[in-house]
Amino acid sequence: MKPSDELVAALEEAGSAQERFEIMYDTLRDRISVSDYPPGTRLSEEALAAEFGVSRSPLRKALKILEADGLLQSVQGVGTIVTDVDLDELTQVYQLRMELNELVGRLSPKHPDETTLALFEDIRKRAEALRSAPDMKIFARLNIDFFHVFVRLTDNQPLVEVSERLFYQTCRIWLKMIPMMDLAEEVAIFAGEIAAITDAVRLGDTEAAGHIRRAHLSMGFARLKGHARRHTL
Amino acid sequence: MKPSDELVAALEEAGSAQERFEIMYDTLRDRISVSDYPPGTRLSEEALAAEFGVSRSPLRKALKILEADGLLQSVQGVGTIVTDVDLDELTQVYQLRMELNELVGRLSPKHPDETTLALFEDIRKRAEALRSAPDMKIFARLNIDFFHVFVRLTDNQPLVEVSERLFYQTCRIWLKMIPMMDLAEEVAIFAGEIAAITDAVRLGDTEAAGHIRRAHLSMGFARLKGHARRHTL
DNA sequence: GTCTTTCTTGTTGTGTACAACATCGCATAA
DNA sequence: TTATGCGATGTTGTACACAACAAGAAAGAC
Repeated sequence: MKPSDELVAALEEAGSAQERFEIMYDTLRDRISVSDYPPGTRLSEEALAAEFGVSRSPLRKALKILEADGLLQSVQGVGTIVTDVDLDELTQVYQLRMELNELVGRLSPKHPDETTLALFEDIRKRAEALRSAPDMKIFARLNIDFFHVFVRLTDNQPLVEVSERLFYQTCRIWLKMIPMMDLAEEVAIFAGEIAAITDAVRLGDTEAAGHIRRAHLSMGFARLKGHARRHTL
Repeated sequence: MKPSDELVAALEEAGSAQERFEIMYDTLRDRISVSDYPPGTRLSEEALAAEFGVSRSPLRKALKILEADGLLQSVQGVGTIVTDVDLDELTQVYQLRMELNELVGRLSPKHPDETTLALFEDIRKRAEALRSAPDMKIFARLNIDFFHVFVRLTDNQPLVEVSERLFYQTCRIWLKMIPMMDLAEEVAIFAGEIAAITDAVRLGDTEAAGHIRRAHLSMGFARLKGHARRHTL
C-alpha cells in the first residue's frame, strides 16, 4: 500500500518476534478501522509481506489473529477479505458495549491522574477543532483515540481488553453510515459527549462518565438505525 | 500424547482448513482446561503436529490463537508453555465474569426450549451422580459443560463469546486449588448451584438464574481466596 | 574442587517451494 | 448466439529446510 519507510525501519529495529507482530497487527487493524481498507477489500499476503519487508509466515500470524477478531476472513483460492459490518448484526454488540461502558465507571474505577486528565483535554481540543472543519477520516481517528483514553478510567484490564475487542468490531459502522447522515451534526454531538465526559472526569466522578458514555452510545446507535431505515425506504 | 485414532480420523475427514483448525483448537483447549496439560507443561510443536497427522504450519495457527487467548505462551528456543493461573491476577477477571453472568439473564434472555431444558436436567443428574463419587477431573468436565449449557440462556452471541473467553482463562484455577480444599464439599455446593439454577430455568425466570450464578461465582471466589490465604500462612 | 567455556541438543521463528483451490477469460462446439 | 469446457492466473493452505536462540552437559583451566 504505502512505501512507509518508517514502518519497515521500525520492523527491522524490533528485537523480538512479538514486537514485530504487534507492529504489523496494530498497523493492519488501524488501516481497517479508518477505512484505508474498506469492507470487501482483498488483501494479498504476498504484497503485504513485501511491504513490511518480511516473509509470509510472520505476517500470517497477524492476519490469523485479525481473523479471530472478526475483522478479516481468509478464503483459500480467493484472498483475505476485510469483513463487512452490518447494522443488524451489530445490534447485540452494541447492547453489550453499552453495559460494558457502564462497568468501566463502576468496576475498579481509577481516580484519573494528571496524565489521563491531560489526554482528555487534548481529545476535547481536537474535537472542538474538528467542529470547525468536519472531516470523516479525522472523525474516525478521534473516535478511536477517545476510546483508548476513556478505558483508562478503569483498572480492570480484562474489561479493557474485552471492550477493545468489541470496539474495533463496531467502530467501522460509522464510516459506512456517515455518508447517509449529517457529518457536521454528528461531529457536534460527539464533541458534546467528549466535553461532558471530560467534565465528569475532572470532577473525579468516573461513574457519571460511564453513564454519559452509555447514554451516547445508545443514542448514537438509535440515530444509525433511524438513518438506515430512512435510507432503505 | 495420546494415540487417539478417532482424532486423526476426524482431521482427515475434515474438508476445509477451518474444520481442521477447530478440531485442533478445541482439543488443545480442552486438554489445557482439564489439566491434561497442567500449567508449566512444555508442548512441542513438532510432537503435536505428528500426533495430529499434520505439519507444523496449520498446528501453529491453533497455538497462536490459544496464545492470544492467554492459555499458552511461546518462547523461541524454549518451547510453548501452558500459562499458570494466579489467584490474584484472576481477581479482575472474576469481577468481570460476575457482571457478565448477570447480563446473561438480563440481555436478550431466551425462553429456554425443550432441548435446553433437557441439557440442564442432564447436568443436574451428572452433578448428583458426582456427589456420590467425587472426582476432580469429572468435576472439571462438568464445570465446563455446565458453562456451555448456561450461556444458552441468552441470545446475545457476542456476550457468549466474551464469556467463553474469560471462562477458559479462569476455570483451571479450580484444578489448582481443589487439592487444598474439600472436594466433596465443593461438589456438593456445585450440585446445589446447578439444582437452583435448573429450577429457575424451568420456571422461565432467566434473570433469577443469572443472579444465582453471579452469587455462586462470588462465593466460590471468596472460598478460593480464603483457602489460598490459609494455605500460605 | 570449582568455575568457565564450549559444544550439543532441542525448541520456536522465518523463508520458500509447492499443493489445493477459486475465478476469470477465451476458445470452441452446438 | 449461447453454453461449455479448459487453461491461465492469482490466491491461501501446507510442508519442509534452515536460522536464531536457549539451556544443559561436558570438557578444560585454574
